[in-house]
Amino acid sequence: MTTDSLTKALDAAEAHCVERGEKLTPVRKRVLELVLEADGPVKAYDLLEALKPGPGSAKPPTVYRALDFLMTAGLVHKVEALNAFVGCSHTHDHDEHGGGAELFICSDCGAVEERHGAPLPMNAPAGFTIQRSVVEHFGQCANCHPG
Amino acid sequence: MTTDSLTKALDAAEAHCVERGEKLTPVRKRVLELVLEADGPVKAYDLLEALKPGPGSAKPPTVYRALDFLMTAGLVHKVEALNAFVGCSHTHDHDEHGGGAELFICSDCGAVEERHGAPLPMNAPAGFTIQRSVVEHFGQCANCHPG
DNA sequence: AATCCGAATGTTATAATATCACGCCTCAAA
DNA sequence: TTTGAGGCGTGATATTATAACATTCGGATT
Repeated sequence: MTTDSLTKALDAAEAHCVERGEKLTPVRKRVLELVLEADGPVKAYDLLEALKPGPGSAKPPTVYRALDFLMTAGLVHKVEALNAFVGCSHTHDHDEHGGGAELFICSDCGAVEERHGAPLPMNAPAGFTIQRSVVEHFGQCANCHPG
Repeated sequence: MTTDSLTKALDAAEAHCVERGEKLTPVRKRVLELVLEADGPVKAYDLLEALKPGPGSAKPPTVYRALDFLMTAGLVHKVEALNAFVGCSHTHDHDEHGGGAELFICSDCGAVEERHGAPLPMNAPAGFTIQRSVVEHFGQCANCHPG
């Protein structure tokens, strides 16, 4: 992500929070920035390291709270299979297409693509009501193919 | 799961391992039994507790090794979003339909339904080759509906 | 201005999940 | 019988995450 588009994304995120009556505080903004800057999924404790060039502050709850906030706001997704986090690339201009994102994660370069509008559960058991879905695909992106 | 069908499942699992040139050792069999007995997804450290009524033996590596073996053999799945494990209900009579299972997990009663034959990624980015998919749906099963 | 309130954050500690590294044992193949 | 691989025991430690409580800060109310 370029510096320019990063700035734009942060501004958009801030606007998105304000719209929701919430605040993108400095800690939250910094965590989001770090997540967006990263090449791929980021670990919570790597964020923690990045947050404390100075001695004091930045303990685990700091980063987990920020991540919880950002996830609730839809700005960040957790990759459950990796215990790691990715920035949400999807614009929140006119939200609500329901379910969670479908993630495609390149095991070689770490690139993450996000898709929405789950065409998924043709397959659900009779009477099952889905509240939340986790869909994560791992493999090689177009740039990383051996062929 | 009834005692009878549990026994059958364990026998089938044993046969499945032998077919693959591997051994369902006592520890592995006991872990599988505990996973199958459980009502829903089981945590590794709960298995660990269950494994040590006696004082000595049963440290984390014991259970994680057994789980790794059982997962590789396709007898157990990990629920990534819960850091928990479920028995694979699917028969291995004539295997190989490729990708991982699609799990439907009732948040109320813990029941897990497993589906196969991924109808999934209508949606993949161009050129993306999927190696492994994690698909986990959470919600209410037919028995647990409020309505 | 003084006070209060609630949200956000700081801080300490600990819980929960998972792996590493090493050594021993057993069993079967050579 | 030697030997080698797989499985397991054991102790230590790494990684991921939360609980519980204190403090600060900014806005609303008086």
